[in-house]
Amino acid sequence: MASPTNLQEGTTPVFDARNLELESIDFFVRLMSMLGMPRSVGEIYGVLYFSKDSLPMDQIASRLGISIGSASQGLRTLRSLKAVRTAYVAGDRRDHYFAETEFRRLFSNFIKDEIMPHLDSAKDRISRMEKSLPNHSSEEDEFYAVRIEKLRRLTKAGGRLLPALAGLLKL
Amino acid sequence: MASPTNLQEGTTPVFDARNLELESIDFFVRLMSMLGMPRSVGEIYGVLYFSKDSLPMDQIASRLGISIGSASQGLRTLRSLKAVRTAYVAGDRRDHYFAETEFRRLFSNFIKDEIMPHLDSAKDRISRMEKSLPNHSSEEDEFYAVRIEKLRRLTKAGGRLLPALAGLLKL
DNA sequence: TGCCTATTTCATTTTTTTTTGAAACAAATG
DNA sequence: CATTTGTTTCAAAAAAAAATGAAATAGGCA
Repeated sequence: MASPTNLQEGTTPVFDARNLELESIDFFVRLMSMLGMPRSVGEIYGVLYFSKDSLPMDQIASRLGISIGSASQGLRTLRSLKAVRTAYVAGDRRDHYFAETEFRRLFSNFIKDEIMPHLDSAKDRISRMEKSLPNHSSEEDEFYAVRIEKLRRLTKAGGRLLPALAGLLKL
Repeated sequence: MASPTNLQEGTTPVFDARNLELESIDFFVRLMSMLGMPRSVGEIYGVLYFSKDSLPMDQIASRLGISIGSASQGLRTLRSLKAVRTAYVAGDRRDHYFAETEFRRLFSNFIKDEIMPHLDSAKDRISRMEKSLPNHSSEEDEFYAVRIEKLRRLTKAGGRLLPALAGLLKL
């Protein structure tokens, strides 16, 4: 077992790896939280991002001081976003996780999984709004028709722009 | 006092204005919630978005069935994002609110106020990460240096892309 | 097959966020 | 300048979200 401050087992760090890890956790906790992800998800990704070796779930949990239940759920989330992947380690039947660090792909997945479904249901909602309007719009109702059209344009623009966004990410 | 289903006082809607309002509230509650805003903020904006007349706080609150405390806080948030503005109404000393519907401007404000500050502090965090590395990076430490550099590129790209995003919004 | 280890699930607990409601404050009015 | 009306503030309550931990499950290995 590594001592609390030696994070990379089998290496002899000459730099402050623990501090690096803490900053990483801090960084990703905030980033993930901006994206609406729970703290634990950011913590897990933060640990893996600066880990040379892939880590099994129980090590991630104990390093972060979170329960294996949290770790399991967090890893599930990260897996579904393709933000972590698993590696086989000979002679160990635990899954070993490592971070996917291609942010372009990560954001692309995030947008597809977490944003686009909402945009789709927004379209339905806008259609329903139009059903509330009379068929032949009087001048009086023009106001409402215009506002509905604005929403339609907004969702349309979002549907185009967001997927394109990841492509623009020239990292 | 208008009946519960007649929302626009002084008009005789021939269409289902209440349904339109409910869909609007639904729409903006979800949108705002994606942006990390509380339910009440979305509700308030949702009511104002399809209101021809500007509305005083107490009417917004009673229409939504929320407390005036919530309404006050929600309006404060919306004001700070420039998502609502106030109009003077002759002979009424209450503030009357109406929705700013230029989404381009709204997102631009949102990015500036809610996202960019985080990006700025992320830069500091990355600088601190570099301080954890030895000055002359051995081959061993290359891994960490590369990962830090990736983060730097990510924040740089974010800092460019996000503000540009609102500009791309051709609604 | 039966055991053992790793992982998932989920009811409960904890923490965090949001809302409420009443008091404080502000500001116009008579 | 006292009263009335509108708004903000903030401690407490309620609601929502996340984490825990233990039981259930899975799945490899002897």
